[in-house]
Amino acid sequence: MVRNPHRSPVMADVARVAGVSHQTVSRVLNDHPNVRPETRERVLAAIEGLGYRRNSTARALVTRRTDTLGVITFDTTLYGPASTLHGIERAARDAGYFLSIVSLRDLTRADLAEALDHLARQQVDGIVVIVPQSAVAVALTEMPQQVPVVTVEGDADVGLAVVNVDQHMGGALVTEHLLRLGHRTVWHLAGPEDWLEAQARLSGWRETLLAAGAPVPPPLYGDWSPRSGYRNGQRLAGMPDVTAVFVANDQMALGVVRALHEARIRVPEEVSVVGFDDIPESEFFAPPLTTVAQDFAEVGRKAIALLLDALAEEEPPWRHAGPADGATPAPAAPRVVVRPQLVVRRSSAPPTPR
Amino acid sequence: MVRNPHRSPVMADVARVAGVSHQTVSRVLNDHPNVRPETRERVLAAIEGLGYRRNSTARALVTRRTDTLGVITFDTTLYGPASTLHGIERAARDAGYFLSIVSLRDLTRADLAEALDHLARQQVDGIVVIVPQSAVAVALTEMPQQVPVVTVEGDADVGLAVVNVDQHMGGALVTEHLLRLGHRTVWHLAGPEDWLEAQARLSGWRETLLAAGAPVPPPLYGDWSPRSGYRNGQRLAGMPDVTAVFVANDQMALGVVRALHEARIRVPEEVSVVGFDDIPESEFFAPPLTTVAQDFAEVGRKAIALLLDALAEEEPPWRHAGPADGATPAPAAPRVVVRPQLVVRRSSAPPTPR
DNA sequence: CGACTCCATGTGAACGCTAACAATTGGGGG
DNA sequence: CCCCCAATTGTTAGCGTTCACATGGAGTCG
Repeated sequence: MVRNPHRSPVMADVARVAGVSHQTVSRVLNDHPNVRPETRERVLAAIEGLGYRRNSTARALVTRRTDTLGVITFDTTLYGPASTLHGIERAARDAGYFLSIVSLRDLTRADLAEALDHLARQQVDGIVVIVPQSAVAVALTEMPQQVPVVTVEGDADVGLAVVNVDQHMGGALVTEHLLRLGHRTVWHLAGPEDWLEAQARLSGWRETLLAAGAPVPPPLYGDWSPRSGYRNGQRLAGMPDVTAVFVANDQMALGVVRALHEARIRVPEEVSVVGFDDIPESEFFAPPLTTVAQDFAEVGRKAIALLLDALAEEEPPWRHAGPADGATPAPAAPRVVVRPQLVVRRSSAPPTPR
Repeated sequence: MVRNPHRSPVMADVARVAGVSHQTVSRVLNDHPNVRPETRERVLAAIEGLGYRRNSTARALVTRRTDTLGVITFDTTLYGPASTLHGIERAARDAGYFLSIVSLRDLTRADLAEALDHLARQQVDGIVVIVPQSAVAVALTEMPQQVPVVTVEGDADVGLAVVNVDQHMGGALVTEHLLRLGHRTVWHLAGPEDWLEAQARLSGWRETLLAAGAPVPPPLYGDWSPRSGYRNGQRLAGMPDVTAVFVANDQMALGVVRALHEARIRVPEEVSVVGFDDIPESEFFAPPLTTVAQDFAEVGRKAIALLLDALAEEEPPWRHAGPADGATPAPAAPRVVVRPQLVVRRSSAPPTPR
């Protein structure tokens, strides 16, 4: 029987050319120790000559490992998620894994279930979920997992492995910075209420104010977009006692600064504005924005590292339903925290009476 | 023989429960017409009951289709590539495809080859390459493809299917806009010389100047970053005859505006600045940036549509080495062009003597 | 009423790989 | 000199699916 010449070569073809059995070819490919160097050479030459590439589909069928990790994200257009994704991609490939990506249309339970199903059908070895919304994080725990799952910017309290930037600390850093400059209090334009990062930044802000005995103004809420920053900035411009604003991300901060500028309120002389994320642009805003830098690449690396750890464990109780058997106490789901860093630029300064 | 109860169910399990053969289960799953409705019901019930999910690995092995598309990108942190990727992801999933992503570390031939190899091993059905660098585009044509390839923002002249935003037109739109405002000529801060988009925007600019009989100043070059815009902005600030600058992307434009501002040169009164990309921030820059909007989502959709077209063709001569047999003339590689749109904001205005 | 078709279903063989075991060789120790 | 063991290689049997073909029963038609 003659193989279709247009079909790419398979192991048997290599074996024939090298004059060995297909199993020996497999051994060479898998770096088995017991292969004579001379035989190995011959096989490698045949592989080279034929341009053979192992069919990872067939391999996955028998090994039950696809060497593929799934990633579930939300809006990959936002700077944070995009950067994290980038870090994950790098780390995964360095570890020899393929990456399969699903981005959620809506942050709904149904969409999440569909995404998990999509990845399960594809037999991924593990999943990274970048879904910083609390409802979704909870929903995730209710779906039975066949494979290890690591969440990024997820809820640390739902029992899943998680890698987080310490958003609470970030909010505290900003607030302390502004209080130390002499502001009586700090206003806050937060992100959407159901975003975990927004909640944590807000609580860092609130607790710092409380600890300092400063009044806690009612927070404003935006949707991360520059436009929502602009609208809220217009509101802030109308409040004469505002001297310092902590904005939950740089894009909204840009909008706030713009609105203040249009209202002829000078930044930072009359109102200090601090952002969050340290997007590449923020250094060149007018004025350059004081903000909080997060090491997204590090977050991506840590997430993959956690996933690989879980994959390396032989017994697969990645998720413990409860106390279960007393023999092996369920190890707590690992948490990794990456510390953010305050970057002081020119948009924050001591208060001046307005 | 008893199956490991922890193993997920397979077709045979469904078959046993439903009292049919595995082949009938397969028929139900693949919507074959000749299955009695009653049988279908029984099979579906068994699937539901067992929580069965088809193993797409095994399926791929026999069908030789993985329902997976590969995407090769470069820096997914940049707004354009990130947005395009987003559009591609959506379109691919709507069409029922999985997406496997590889991002190049360096824009080198070796890295590209590795990425292609990575995807080939994974048996992807087709590949989208978002690699807007000319050297890489050429290298791509020299690598034999087993599967259809569509390039995004690639070189239209190398014989691969390509989806492009008409960057040349974008450059022309900006230049015409500025000339029409009364500027004697327009300076240009271009992107890196080896980027195709940078080349096309530059040529649109140059040709428009030539057509208008305006002098063509020597272009400056940046690396897309706000910082490089800033540095080049400092140079431009020192040139008294500059009244209008076309900057090849919004991030650099931000840097230019910043540098001009620091040099106490007012935008747009003394110098008009126009960017490219229409990132969400640009509307809120100081002043709001005149720029060119590109429909990245549309680009992503078109790229997937092209790939699906190629996949649908039965005969697979996706790439014709030459004229070959006279019988079926090689169809020209399809080109799809998406038109950009000028967005006029406040950073461009008629010239005023400086 | 026999031959023929159509429908519904089952059976066996791939797909390309790895795991498990079998077979063959050569060398060292008793 | 023979036996045993290690090293090297081959053989066979899956992995879970789809494809090609076989089977059997119910109509249909001349």
